[in-house]
Amino acid sequence: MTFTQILPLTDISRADACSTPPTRAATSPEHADALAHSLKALADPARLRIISIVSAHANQEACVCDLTDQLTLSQPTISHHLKVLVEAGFLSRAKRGTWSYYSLVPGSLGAVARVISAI
Amino acid sequence: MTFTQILPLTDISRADACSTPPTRAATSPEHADALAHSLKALADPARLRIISIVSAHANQEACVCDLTDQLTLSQPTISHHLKVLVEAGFLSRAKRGTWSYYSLVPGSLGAVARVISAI
DNA sequence: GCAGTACATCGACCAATGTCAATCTAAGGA
DNA sequence: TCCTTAGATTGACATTGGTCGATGTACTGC
Repeated sequence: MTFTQILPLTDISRADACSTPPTRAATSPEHADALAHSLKALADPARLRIISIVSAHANQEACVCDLTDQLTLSQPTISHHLKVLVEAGFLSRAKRGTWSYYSLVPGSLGAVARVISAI
Repeated sequence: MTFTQILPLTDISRADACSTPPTRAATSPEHADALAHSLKALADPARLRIISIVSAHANQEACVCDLTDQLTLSQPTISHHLKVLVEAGFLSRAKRGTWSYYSLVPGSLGAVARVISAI
């Protein structure tokens, strides 16, 4: 048995008597910033529905008309949300002829889910 | 082999030729609203760090002084973030004497992670 | 009761964000 | 070449949200 197990010196040295000691290090500010950036992209009802509609389609790919059909939002607004999701790495865009197709980036949602569980 | 597998009638009946058929139903607007509300509470660097600090402590409980020590934010701002996290169901508050202790609600992060994966 | 401490609430300010109308760009078809 | 259609971009607006100083509240110790 070591000395620190008998006398918890780290507690005594603390100025705040209310505190319990941490069992591990907390997340770094940089890590928190990065995760918050990803979560901000997801934290909107319209964008969640867009992701849901896209991933519900065959090949997890949908064109913009599928979204304007189902969402009661203007076309520029939907285009704006799509841009946010592409820049955050959740969707990718493919233009074929006149139409733009958006697909779910494989593993992107799972990655965020895993990070949340590990906070 | 059924008839619809040979002739995808749902496609022919659609007005939009660009569209591929959905393989399942998309998330309901209500569901998207609820998930967005939870994600908004998480989508802030300060709040992610608060959750991390709390869950890094013994018993996944920390007092406010632990947070004011590590975050370069004013006490009212930290109090505001704590309120957001409590109302979103990620933290719970216990007042003992002069001090307020915040604990992680067990399973709350895992629940959100699971819902994200299932969008 | 009084002073001090810990934390919550209030009010105000500024930045970020969701939304739409108007416009622009690019691709197809006649 | 011109017109139509799909979708992106721009600009403006209203709302939300993060932050802090000032103040309020509740508990402790003297």
